[in-house]
Amino acid sequence: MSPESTPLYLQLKDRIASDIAKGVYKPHSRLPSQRDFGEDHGLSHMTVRRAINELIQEGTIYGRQGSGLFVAEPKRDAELGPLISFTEDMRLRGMTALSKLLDTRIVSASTSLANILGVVVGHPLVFLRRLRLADNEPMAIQSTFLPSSLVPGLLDLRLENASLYQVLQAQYGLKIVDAQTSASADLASEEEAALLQLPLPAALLATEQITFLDDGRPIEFARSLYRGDRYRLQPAPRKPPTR
Amino acid sequence: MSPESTPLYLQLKDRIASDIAKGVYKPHSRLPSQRDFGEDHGLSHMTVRRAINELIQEGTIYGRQGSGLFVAEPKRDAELGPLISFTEDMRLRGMTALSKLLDTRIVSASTSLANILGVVVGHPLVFLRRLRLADNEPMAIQSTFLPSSLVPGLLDLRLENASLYQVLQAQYGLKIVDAQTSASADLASEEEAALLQLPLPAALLATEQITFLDDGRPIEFARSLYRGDRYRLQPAPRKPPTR
DNA sequence: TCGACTGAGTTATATATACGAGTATATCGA
DNA sequence: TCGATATACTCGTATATATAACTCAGTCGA
Repeated sequence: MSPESTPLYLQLKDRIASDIAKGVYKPHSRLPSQRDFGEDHGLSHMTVRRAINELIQEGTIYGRQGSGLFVAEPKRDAELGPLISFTEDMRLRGMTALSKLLDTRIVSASTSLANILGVVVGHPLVFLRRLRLADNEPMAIQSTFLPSSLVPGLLDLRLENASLYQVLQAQYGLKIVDAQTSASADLASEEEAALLQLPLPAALLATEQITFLDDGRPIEFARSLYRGDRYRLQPAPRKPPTR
Repeated sequence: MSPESTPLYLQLKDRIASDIAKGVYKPHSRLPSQRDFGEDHGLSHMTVRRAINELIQEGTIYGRQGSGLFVAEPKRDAELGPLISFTEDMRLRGMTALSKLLDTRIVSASTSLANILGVVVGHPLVFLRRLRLADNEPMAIQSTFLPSSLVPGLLDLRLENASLYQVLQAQYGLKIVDAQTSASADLASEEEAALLQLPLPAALLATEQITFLDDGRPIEFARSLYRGDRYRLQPAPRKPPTR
């Protein structure tokens, strides 16, 4: 599940979450007590608490003081949020993602791109254009812009089939935590239809996404053209206004 | 700020959050160390850590191991969420919404609609098909299904230009609080293109929305076909997982 | 019979402490 | 001058422990 290096509390959290997903613990049934979890896995109470706490915050389980911990009603729809990478998105849909690099260049930021990415006009941007495949079928054409100052030497790396976000994390220590997505519809051009193996005329779902780092800075602007017949955008449900 | 009874870590969290909001700590500037926070407020390191942790998870601050804690860039952009009605949506975009009723009927629930709306198969549903205008230009075709048991006599009311949600609220006391939206792209049929005054071929943004009441029951399923050239769907940014 | 009480078990909060890992700065030696 | 090294400080994780607040079941006594 999780590599050896990941913190214990995350390993435990993943384990409990997957047990719930697998149905080992059923909705509204009681979980073992925090102490029991600790003894079973050789962990201290507080470490268990931390795993429990995150699961509670995510709404997977709920606790009633004095009584116990219980499995929450499953979310009616898996979270298929806007901040998920294509690779991750496809994985959740049960498909395997591949990429084909169509073009890679350094370009200079236009006024609107500079504004979106928080750099000065003319600032060099890494530009990637990729054909995205799901189960070896063309699914989308994605154009991505990143401030090259944040990802020096990105174009020298192997980007064919790696998740870009994993590269950003592993190579540059950049943590992606949020994104904004918007969508519209367009007719495919001849070139686009050919790449996506669609007969003309064809409708494409055009999305634009701005991705943010943990410090709130924008790291990426991506424009994607999905096959309208095969892809359905499913943003995460709006959270109830808490507090 | 917080009552005396609230946990210390929440009091501290609120306090730091409001200091950041008030500008005491500016974006990307360093915060006092966790130990200092503890000494200042007479709290232990771990208690401080818990407050910090929640702020990090919410994206308010970010931490760099070995270096310190920093204020994150403030979130941009107001919520333009999926649960907004067409009328409200257009108002926020600075346009005025009008409707033209194309069809109103009582239909009986198919298997999939029954499933979505939480009624038995064959249950009567109110069906509305409306042409939606923004500033007197056609913008979308919207087909809506509601369980007629929840809205008896709805078809006798004037629905031409009122917001459906306002009617539900005012006439039936139904409070809409949430919605799930998904989107794809389609080619317009001849009839659709004619209604939307588009030349063929034309791309449409097709959305499906399930709307929920405050008690969690689904109240409406709506399928909308927006003009791809004039409408951009802008879901709300993903919320941090708040308790 | 029924209500009050007791006690075991549970979550939730808080502290003190230790250590690993990363960062930044100052120091020292060549 | 410049590079390696030491060092002090930081976050992040993990443990052991204590206590408050709450739930629940069973017991006891009127």
